[in-house]
Amino acid sequence: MMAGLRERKKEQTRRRISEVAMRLFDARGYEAVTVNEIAEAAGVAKVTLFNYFPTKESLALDGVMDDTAAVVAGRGEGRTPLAALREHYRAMGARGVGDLDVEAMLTKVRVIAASPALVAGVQRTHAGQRAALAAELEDVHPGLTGRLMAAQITAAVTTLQEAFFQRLATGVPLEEAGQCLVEEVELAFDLLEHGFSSIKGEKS
Amino acid sequence: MMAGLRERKKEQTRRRISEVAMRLFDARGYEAVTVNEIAEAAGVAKVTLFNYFPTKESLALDGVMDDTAAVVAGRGEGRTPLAALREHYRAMGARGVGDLDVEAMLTKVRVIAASPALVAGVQRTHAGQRAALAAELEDVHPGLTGRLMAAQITAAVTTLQEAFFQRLATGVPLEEAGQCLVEEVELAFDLLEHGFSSIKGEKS
DNA sequence: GTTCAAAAACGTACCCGGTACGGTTTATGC
DNA sequence: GCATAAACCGTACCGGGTACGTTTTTGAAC
Repeated sequence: MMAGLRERKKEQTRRRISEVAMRLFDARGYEAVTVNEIAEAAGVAKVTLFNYFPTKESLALDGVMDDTAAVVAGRGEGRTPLAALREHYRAMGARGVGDLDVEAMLTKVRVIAASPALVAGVQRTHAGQRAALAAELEDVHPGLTGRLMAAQITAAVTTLQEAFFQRLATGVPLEEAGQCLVEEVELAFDLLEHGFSSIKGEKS
Repeated sequence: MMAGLRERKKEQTRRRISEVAMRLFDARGYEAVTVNEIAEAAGVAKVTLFNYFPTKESLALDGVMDDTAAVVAGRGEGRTPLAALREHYRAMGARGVGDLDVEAMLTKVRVIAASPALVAGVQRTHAGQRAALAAELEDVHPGLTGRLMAAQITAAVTTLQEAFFQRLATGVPLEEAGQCLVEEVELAFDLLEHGFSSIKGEKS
């Protein structure tokens, strides 16, 4: 396909729309910005904008998602799904976000955290992953058990991410937030593994 | 206040709108029905409809919600939150739906199950309850632990309800579905209480 | 260079959910 | 009866999203 110029221009347009949108969202809040404005500010027609991003929401949520099902599917031979996930998030907390544009990610988190509609949106995203994870887990634990496990795991991961984002959105430096995350991952997965009865200070 | 005629008419109008809406939803599917149609068929203006129901979604989801936070808040003195909830759902499964209009409830379930948007809506409702439950649980388990527990409990309850609704929507008789629910409640709460490591057939 | 087909972008008009506004009916308390 | 407040109404509007037919751009072949 020759690394076409066409593809590059497309990518570039997409980025321009996304950046303009994030800038406006960050400045005035998600709901106060209309897609018409974004399109105009990006020098593009509304139809074109919707060619790149299916919904207004996707402009803000683009690139925000995990892949729990993939982690489980790609786990090593002897590993339980839970152990694989624990290792995954443990590593994520330790090594930080990695190679992404940190500044852009922080704006994204800020924008999302500032809009109830968007946090609802990311929760909906997690719900989709729950289904994928359930399908994966039902291979190992058929019936309702797999679905329950998927739901609980997703709930825990969602909570972890939420706490992490809240910290970032309120100005906690990335380094420190990552450190908190590391501890919280252990807490969350211990809770999943051993249940509420393992909590100290409570009788059964 | 005197049991006014005004109040009665209001109630009546509200019911009429709701019933007309459910009838149309059931016949043609949620998304294929416009609020204009509903308003017209109910002999009411669109504005009036939105006076009674804040959104189109609320027409279909009205009356579909649990009260986990209330159950926890009103639990007996020595009880743990989890025990109170287990008891609550155990009882719900055993005694059936109770005094509600079963036919209407079945239609509602059918309509909801047939529309992804509505399923997402009820999940969003559960997310709201998760927050309330988290606030309740943080009194007992401060910090992230309470939030994690709330998230896991809500996830489990959501899954139970989903399975129950799916059964009803696919024609399983109420009696039998209730029986399944009873067993599944125990499974779900055991899992919450003792964790994934308690599952037979898996090494820790 | 010219030509041509595909595809990207366009403008416009439209649908639908939801709101604002201002005016009209109707129950209720005096 | 009569005033008042509440319920209701019609219409016009907004914002997200789609349909449609047209124009521009692009990659490639000649």
